[in-house]
Amino acid sequence: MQTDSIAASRVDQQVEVPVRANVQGRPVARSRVAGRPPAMPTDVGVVERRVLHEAVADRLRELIIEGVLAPGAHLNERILCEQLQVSRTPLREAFRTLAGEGVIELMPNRGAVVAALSRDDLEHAFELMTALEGLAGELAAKRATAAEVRRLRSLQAEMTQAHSRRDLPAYYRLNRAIHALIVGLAGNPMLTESHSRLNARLQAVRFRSNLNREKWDAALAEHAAMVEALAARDGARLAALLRAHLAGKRATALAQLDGTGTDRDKASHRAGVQEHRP
Amino acid sequence: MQTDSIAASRVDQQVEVPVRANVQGRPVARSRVAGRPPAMPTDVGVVERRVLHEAVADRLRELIIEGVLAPGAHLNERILCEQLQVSRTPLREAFRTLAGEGVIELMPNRGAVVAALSRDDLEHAFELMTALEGLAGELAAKRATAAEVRRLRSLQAEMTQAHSRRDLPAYYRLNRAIHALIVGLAGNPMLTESHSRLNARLQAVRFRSNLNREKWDAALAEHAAMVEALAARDGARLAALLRAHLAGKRATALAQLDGTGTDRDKASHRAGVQEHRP
DNA sequence: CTTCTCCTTTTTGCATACAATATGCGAAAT
DNA sequence: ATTTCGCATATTGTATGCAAAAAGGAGAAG
Repeated sequence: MQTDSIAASRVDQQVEVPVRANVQGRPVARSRVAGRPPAMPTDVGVVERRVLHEAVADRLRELIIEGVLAPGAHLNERILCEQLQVSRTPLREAFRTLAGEGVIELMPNRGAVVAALSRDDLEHAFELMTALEGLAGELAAKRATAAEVRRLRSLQAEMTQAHSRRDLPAYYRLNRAIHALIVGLAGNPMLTESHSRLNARLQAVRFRSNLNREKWDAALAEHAAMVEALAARDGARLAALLRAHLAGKRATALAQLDGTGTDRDKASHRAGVQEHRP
Repeated sequence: MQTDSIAASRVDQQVEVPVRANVQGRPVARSRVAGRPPAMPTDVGVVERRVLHEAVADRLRELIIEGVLAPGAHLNERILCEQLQVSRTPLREAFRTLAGEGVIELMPNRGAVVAALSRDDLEHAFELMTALEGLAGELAAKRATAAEVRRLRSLQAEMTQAHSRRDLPAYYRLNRAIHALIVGLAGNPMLTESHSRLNARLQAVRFRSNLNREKWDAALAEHAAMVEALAARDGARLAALLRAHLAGKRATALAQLDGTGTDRDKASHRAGVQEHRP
């Protein structure tokens, strides 16, 4: 299935990507292409995606968030094409999409690397995130409807259950959903976009950050307080709670970063590289 | 289809693009054996190196900001290729870059249109911009060095001169530079990126907004106050001034929008409806 | 007169060939 | 021994052909 040509010794080298039959889950040989290995029958239930490059972008995003493609890893076009069973055109379009999201970095004539967050980058990200969620909190308190508050309460209840089951993945999923919902309740799509974009860049770090027991309990209590603040239409309080909550996340993320030395390479990448202007 | 290359004034039509000889404007062949100068230890500039799709993206961005490609205009690949003298691949890569910046919108199988800002979009943009510049002000007051303050003062002086010359283009250019500088002084690259990205989406609107005399004078005075606040390290005051300044810009932009009906089509585009004849 | 259907034209998506650029290695020169 | 040069190779950038999807239009049916 996979090519055995993986000689992974250096850190910044191409990593073997676990691929489902292909990125789309639809027959490969729909064109005149003859020399391709036959499609694999596995992989069911995936959403049928019409445009290939979007599917590729989604898959790469997954791989990066899951840590299969580690921060700093070099993305080799040829190898990724083979592994994802697509040609270079959609892959390169996906690269541009992801670069626009800040998930990878493109270096002219030198390919793409998974964006790595240095310690400073993390600080900056949380600084910005604090402002964004603060604004979101103020606005959400003004604009949310009663039905939306109920929706939030129900998510909150689900999350409490996940916590008592010690179901970390579900907890993370609900945590993300709750924060996304609050930001969405602010009713400002541009804010939502900025937030989710920034969030995407933090996912890779957050994915592995393991909460300890006390922090987890504290986070849950903070969430409960947030829901109450929103229900009471207390924008200032909600904003303050969100900021405090983020401070906790920041501490966790930084501790995580100090543990695993994933920040080693960002500076060096930036150093030798002239990045294209936005 | 319209192969008649008449500079059309209708918004949703393909417009003839003024092209310079080619997009890059530099000689194509640059031999790698061209004698390298003996290793000079001092800073000799980097050789200008452009990749085609970046040049295309830059050019398209210009055309959009200048209003040659108006909001809502459909971007036809074939026609743009002919006019810019490039093949479809770099053009399409430029499309993805610009879409990532929010300057254009891509609709699968239906091509690209210049992003149009509805009235609501503008309100949201300013809402977010206010938060971003507020944060930038607070941070800049903390972090800016004396030299940077001097640099800001000198830009401010230049802008005053442009104002007294009634040189609107220079004024706009310096205005952008000053705001970018303040945001940069905040020392948070992620904030800078978010800000410039949002700014890019506003440029198309702002480009044509003509200041009346009183507003122009007021804006200049506000700028002077900002510089003083920064010099005095009064972050709260700087942030407040930036917010007030933006409120003025917002009013101008909204008035502009109400005057020319450029917001007519955003909603229908979002809904996936492609109207071809107004 | 409207609406539906089928067909033609146009436009977009994908694959791939070819060109330009970077990179690593060994030989030659100092 | 170190540096520089030249070549071989790998990797990225661009052009183009083909296929699929959408748009547009003519004609038939209601």
